Amino acid sequence: MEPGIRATMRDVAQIADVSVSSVSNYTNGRLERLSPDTRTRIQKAITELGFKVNNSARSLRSSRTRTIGLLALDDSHRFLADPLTALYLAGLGDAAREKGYNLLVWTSGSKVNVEELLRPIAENRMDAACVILSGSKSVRRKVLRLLTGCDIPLVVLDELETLNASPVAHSVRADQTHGASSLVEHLIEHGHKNIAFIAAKAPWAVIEQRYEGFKRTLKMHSLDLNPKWTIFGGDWTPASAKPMIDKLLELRSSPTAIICGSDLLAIGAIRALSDRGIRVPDDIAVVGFDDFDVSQFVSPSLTTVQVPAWEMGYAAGEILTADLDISGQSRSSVVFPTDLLIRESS
Amino acid sequence: MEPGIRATMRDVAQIADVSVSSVSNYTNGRLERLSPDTRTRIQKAITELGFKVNNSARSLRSSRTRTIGLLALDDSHRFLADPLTALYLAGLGDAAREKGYNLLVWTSGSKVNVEELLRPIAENRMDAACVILSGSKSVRRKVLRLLTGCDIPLVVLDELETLNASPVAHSVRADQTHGASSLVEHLIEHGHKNIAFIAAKAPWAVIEQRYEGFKRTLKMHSLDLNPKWTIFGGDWTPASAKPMIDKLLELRSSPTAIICGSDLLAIGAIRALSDRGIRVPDDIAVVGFDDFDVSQFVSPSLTTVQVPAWEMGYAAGEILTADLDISGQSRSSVVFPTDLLIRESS
DNA sequence: GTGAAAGCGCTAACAA
DNA sequence: TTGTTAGCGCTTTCAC
Repeated sequence: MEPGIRATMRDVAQIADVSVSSVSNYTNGRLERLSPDTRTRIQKAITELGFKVNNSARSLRSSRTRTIGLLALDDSHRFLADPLTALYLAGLGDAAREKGYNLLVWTSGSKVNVEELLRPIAENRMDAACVILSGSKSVRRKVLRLLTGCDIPLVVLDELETLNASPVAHSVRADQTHGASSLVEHLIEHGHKNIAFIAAKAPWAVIEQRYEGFKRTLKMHSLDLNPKWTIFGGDWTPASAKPMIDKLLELRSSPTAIICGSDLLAIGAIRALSDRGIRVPDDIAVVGFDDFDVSQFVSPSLTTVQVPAWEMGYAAGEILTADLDISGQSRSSVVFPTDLLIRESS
Repeated sequence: MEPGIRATMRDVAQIADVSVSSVSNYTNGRLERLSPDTRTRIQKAITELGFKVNNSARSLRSSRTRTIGLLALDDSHRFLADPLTALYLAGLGDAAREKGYNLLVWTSGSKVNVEELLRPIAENRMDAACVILSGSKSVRRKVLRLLTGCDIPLVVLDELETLNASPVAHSVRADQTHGASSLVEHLIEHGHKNIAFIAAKAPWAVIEQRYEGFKRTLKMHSLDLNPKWTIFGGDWTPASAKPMIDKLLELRSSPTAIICGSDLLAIGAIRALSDRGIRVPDDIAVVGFDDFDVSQFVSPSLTTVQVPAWEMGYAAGEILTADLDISGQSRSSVVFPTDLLIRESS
C-alpha cells in the first residue's frame, strides 16, 4: 500500500475476491454469515493491506460513533484537573475502553451560551454522554432539559433525582447527604457543638448536598446553624482555605470543628490553622470529603467521607454502553454509599 | 422540525432557496463568497430549522475531524487520574477548546498489542495527537515510529529529543534533569552526602530523566551512588512509599535525605517516616517533584521542583492546532524550565 | 455570486 | 452464503 493512501473496503474486497458486504460483515463481527473460506481470505487481505475502517464513513452511514462523551459545564480554570473530576474521567474512560468505546471530553463555561455544551452531541460526535453540571439549580435543570432533548443515553453525575423529575436520564451519585450527616454526628459525639462549614464558592451539586446534610443534621440535634460559620469562597484548591479560616478566626466565637467541602480544602485549612499556632485536632477539629489518595498520609491524617469517584465514573460508563446495546431500557439510578473514615484530624 | 429528525444542508438550502454549496460556504465561514441577501436567508433558515452540521459527513468528505487526541500508553490502573496526567489533559483540553477542537482521550496498556494505541488515528478519529509514552526506551521508540508513520501532527510529551532522533514529531517537555540537579545541589549545600532516590517502578520518561539528573549531579560532586539507596517500587500513589522507606531504614547505613520521584510519593514517605518517629527534615530530609496543589500545604511543606504541567499540555495543544492550520511547518521543541522550591521538608 | 453534481467509505436492504 | 446497490450528509470542483 502506498503511504498516505488508505485501503478501503473495496480494495479489501477486490484482493480477497469477495464483495464489500462480506468485508463489512467481517469488520462488524457478523462472522456467522461468512464461510470459513471467505473469512480467511478477508482476514488475509486486511492484514496485507493494513486495512482499518474509516470511522467517519461508518458513523455517517450507521449514525453511531462508538464514542461516549464526558460533558462538563464549569467555569473554573483547569476544572478537569480537579481530582474528583479526574477520577470520574478515569473511571469513565476505563469503562469506555473496555467496551470498545472512545472517550470525548468537552467542557463549556456557563458564561458562553450554555448550548455550547451540547455541540458535540448536535454534531453527532457521541452516542451517549456522562454529564457534570454546575450553576444554579434552575440553570442545571435547564441544561438538563436541553440535554435530554438530544435523545441519546445520558448519565447525570452527582445530581439528586429531584433535579431530573422526569427520569429520562440515568443518574449516578454518591450519598453525600448521608456522608455529611455521619461527619456531623461524629463531631457531635466528640463533644463539638460549634461546627463550621467551608466550601468552594462553586455551584456544584455535591457541595449543595453536603451542605444540606450538614444543616439537616445540626437541626436534628437541635444545634444552631450560625450563618457566620458557613463560608463559601474560592475554588477547589487548598489555597482557597486560608481566607475562609481567617474569617472564621476573626469571629468573637469561633467554631471548634470545621467541615471542609473537600479534602483539598481541609489540607489547606489545617495548614492555615497550624500557621497560626492552632493545633488540629486538639484546638479545632477539621474534617473533609472525598478521601483522595493523599488524605490518609498527610499529618494529621484526615477524617473524611470516602466517595468512590472512580467507581462512579466507571458505573456511568457501564450504564451508557449497556443502554446503547439494549436501547430504550429502563432508567438506572445508582446511589453509591459514602463511608465515614475517622482518622487523626478530628 | 420533527423531533429526532435532523435538518440537513439540503433542508436549509431549500428553505433559504439557495444551493447547498452556498450553505456549505456559510457554515465554513467563507462569507465573502455570499451576497448579503443569501447570507441572511441562510442564517434565518439555519436558526429556523435548528440546523447543525453533521460531523461524520463533514469528516468523511473533508477527512478532517476537528478533534485532537490525547494518547497515553500505560499499564497502571486509573492512570488518567494521576495528577500530572490530569494536568496535561486539562491544559490540552483547554487549548483544544479555545481553538474549536474536540478532545479525544485514548489509553492503551502495553500488554495488549501496542498498535492498539494507534487505533483512533487509524480509524480517522483525530487530526493530531499528543502522546504520553511509557515502557522501555526501545518500546517507546518503536511506538513513536509507528505514530510518526501515521502522518498526522504529533506532540510527544516528556521525552528527550534523543528518543525521537528524526524530528518528525514536535516535543514538549520540562527540564527534569536540571530540576533533579537543583534538588541534589540544594541537599548537598545543606550538608547531605547520603542521598536516596525512590520512585514509582514505572517506565516513564520523566522518572528516567529525574534519576539521570540525580546520578549525574552526585557524580559531579564526587558523591557515591549507593545502589541500595535507589529504589523503584509501586506506582504514583502515596501508599507506594512505605515499603520503600522500610527498605531504606533496614539498611546498615541509611540515607540522610530522600529524593522522591513525585510529591505524592514524598507525602507518603514523610508519613512513613514520622510513623516510625523519624522527624522530617531534622532526621531525614525529604524532597519531591511536581509541586502539586497540596505540596505547599502539607506539613512539613514540600521542597520540590515545580513542573508546569498544565502549561505543557496547553502548549502541546497550541502546537498541534497551529500545525494543523499551517501544515508542514517546522517542528517545535519546547523545553519548560523547572524551578526549585525550597520549603520545610529539607 | 451561485448552482449542479460527483463522490468520500461505509452499512444494510434486497436479490440472487 | 454472497453480491449489488442506494444512499448517509457533506465538501468541492467546475460550469454558468
